[in-house]
Amino acid sequence: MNEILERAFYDRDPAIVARELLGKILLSSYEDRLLTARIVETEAYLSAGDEAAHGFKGRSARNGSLYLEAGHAYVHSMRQYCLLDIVTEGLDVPSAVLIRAAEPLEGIDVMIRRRRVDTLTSIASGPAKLCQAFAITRTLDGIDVTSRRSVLNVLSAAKLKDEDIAVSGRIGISKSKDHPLRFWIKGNPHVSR
DNA sequence: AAAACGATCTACT
DNA sequence: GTAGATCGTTTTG
Repeated sequence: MNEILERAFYDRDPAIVARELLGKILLSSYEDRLLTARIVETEAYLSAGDEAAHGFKGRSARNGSLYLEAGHAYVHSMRQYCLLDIVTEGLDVPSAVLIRAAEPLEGIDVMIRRRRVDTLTSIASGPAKLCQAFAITRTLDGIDVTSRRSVLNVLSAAKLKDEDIAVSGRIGISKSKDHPLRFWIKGNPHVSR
């Protein structure tokens, strides 16, 4: 039975949390409709030595949520879109896991309408697409994802086997910067872009 | 006040 | 595989 993941789950090294978030269920609601999707791609941003991490240059007016306790959402904008992170480790430690892609399960018609696309694989096959499908915007920045009262939660799910998960270290995805860690599920259609 | 910079996406070749 | 769109945020003058 699926339960909301508690703070202790996120209060660990982001690389571990990124690995263990794979297969977990993202849960939200939009206009009284239930939205769920299975997380299939994540990326860890470390608190130190990771120059691509938003906390690398210290606090700024917009990255404050990154310094909250583990289990809070850090929603920031990239180009004209929003991206969702879940904060890891303790208070004042700016590490997080970026939720990169998910496989839609429930409320697919709602997501398709929101995304204005017609194929299942294009609904949430990227961090900004996922946020658009789930109606995740900056207004959710800083909410506690471990609270039952929040509109956004992550549910536990059957544990994945190691052989079902592909791990890539130090892969350059933005041309200029190396990213310490990235995980995905083998053979998932959302991965190939 | 202006300019540069992306943890991106879409469309097209 | 890459060009271009497009905008919130940060950096610079």
